[in-house]
Amino acid sequence: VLSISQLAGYACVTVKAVRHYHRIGLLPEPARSVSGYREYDAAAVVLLIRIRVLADAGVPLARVAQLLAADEAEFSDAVVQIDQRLNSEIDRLHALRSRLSRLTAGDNLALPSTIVAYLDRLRSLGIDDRIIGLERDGWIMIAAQVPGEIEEMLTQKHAELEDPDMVQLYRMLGDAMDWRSDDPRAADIADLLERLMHSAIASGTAEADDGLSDGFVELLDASTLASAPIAPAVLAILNDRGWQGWTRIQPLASSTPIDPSPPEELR
Amino acid sequence: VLSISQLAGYACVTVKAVRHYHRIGLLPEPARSVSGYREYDAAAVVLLIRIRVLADAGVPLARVAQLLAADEAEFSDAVVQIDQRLNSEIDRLHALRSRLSRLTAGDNLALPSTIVAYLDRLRSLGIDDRIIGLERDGWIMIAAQVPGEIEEMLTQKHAELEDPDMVQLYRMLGDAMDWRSDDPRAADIADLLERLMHSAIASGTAEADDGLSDGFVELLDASTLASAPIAPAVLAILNDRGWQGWTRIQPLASSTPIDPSPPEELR
DNA sequence: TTGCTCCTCACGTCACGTGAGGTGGC
DNA sequence: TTGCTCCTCACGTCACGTGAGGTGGC
Repeated sequence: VLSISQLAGYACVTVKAVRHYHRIGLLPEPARSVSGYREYDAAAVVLLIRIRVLADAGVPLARVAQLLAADEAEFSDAVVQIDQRLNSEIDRLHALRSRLSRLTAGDNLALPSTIVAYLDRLRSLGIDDRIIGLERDGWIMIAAQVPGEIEEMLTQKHAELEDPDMVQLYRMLGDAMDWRSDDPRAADIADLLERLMHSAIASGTAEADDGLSDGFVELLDASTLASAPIAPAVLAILNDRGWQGWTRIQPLASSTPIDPSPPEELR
Repeated sequence: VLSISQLAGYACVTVKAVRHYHRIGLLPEPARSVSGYREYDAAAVVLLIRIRVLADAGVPLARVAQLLAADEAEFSDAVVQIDQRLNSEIDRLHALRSRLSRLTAGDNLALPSTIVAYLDRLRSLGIDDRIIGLERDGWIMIAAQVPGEIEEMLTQKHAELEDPDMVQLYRMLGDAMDWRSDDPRAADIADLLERLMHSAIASGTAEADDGLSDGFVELLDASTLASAPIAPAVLAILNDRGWQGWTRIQPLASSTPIDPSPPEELR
């Protein structure tokens, strides 16, 4: 009494979907007219609507088939589970939205606005764009790795920028992008870094744990090292003077080791 | 410097996904080690994270590729669209949850609790379970067809049940499920239906528009007709007396036609 | 007769996952 | 030497969609 398109219309699905359900045995094949057309009745509409309610809720069709054959207890257990999944899916989408809403334009994709603000502050201080690009990439990786600790880290970075030495470091690093690997001014950068490390240790800010794994810190180091010809030279000088690392500079094999997490001088 | 599993780990994706991105050209193939292993750098991590942010937001990978190559204006337009889609997806899931929360057990799948309450009232009146099953199937179809009008229709149905004639009709229909098609008591049912129609017309409740298409009403009629052997006989008697239809009974070719929507006597 | 619906294959799509069969690295 | 990682195909999965090529219904 109903054609396939009428059936599909009453249940708000496509004709192709109905035929698909026949193929996989989810919806029984109805009788055929003399010309081979499928002829449905109201019961098929009801069954198809039931199928869609479950499928719309994200239940795989194989599970839908099980549930349609299940008893009431099993069914209501399943509905509770489905509801929980829907709920966590909603949470996920909300998190995604807030992530998106904090995004600005192309360059800053995947960055919370607080990081964008920090980068803007660097820009307003006249720091070289290439240095800012390095910072950005570092923060993108950190944000993916330990999203919960970003704000705390940023607060410290902002505080560090109050020290004129730190601003000076950033400026010098910008210039250093164009230096050859044997430029003698590498020592000046090393001097600046050493002064900053001493004051960080003195103020106790060098002791905060950043929660980054050693491997990840190595990655950040490698990224920085590859960014400028002078970088390996600076690192070598610091090594000679008893420091190691780069993202996370610390005294080399010190007899009184500090917690391995001074402020990230560079990224 | 990074293996494929390290890269995948830093960006929180599977190794298979990374290889898939290489295959479709979304992520450029990196250099290989002597033994053929892929070797990634920090830039690959950043790019992969960017890809995942977009893909997690439901952007198709082909679109991700476009967006990564797009300028800022095009990109931010796209982010707005993505956000809108996320929002409507959240709305959809919320609607699904409230639909699910109103579901009870297996039999009542796809039915709001108000309909379940109506069916429970019929049950408490001692109506035959088969009649209640017919009612349920009818409401499932109506709920899928005109979900917005369900509550209004139910209010009227509840009011109709205050008429002892209506309760009597339901009881008699329950008995009639077992009657043979030539049972003379078909005329009693027709009498009852006629009385109810006259009083509905007198009270003006027969004039409410139910918003159902003619084809859909025919489907409901056919469903009822097929449910019991006696049903066609009752319909024939009513036809003789100048009424037509079943779900929506109305005077046949009346010179003063009323709005085609008396209360649904049966479903 | 025309256009619309219906039919059945077979293959495509999307974003990977699975598994076979093999090699390299510590 | 053992187990782990990596490699490349090729095929599978999920829920349909697309399109060819053909027939029936009004």
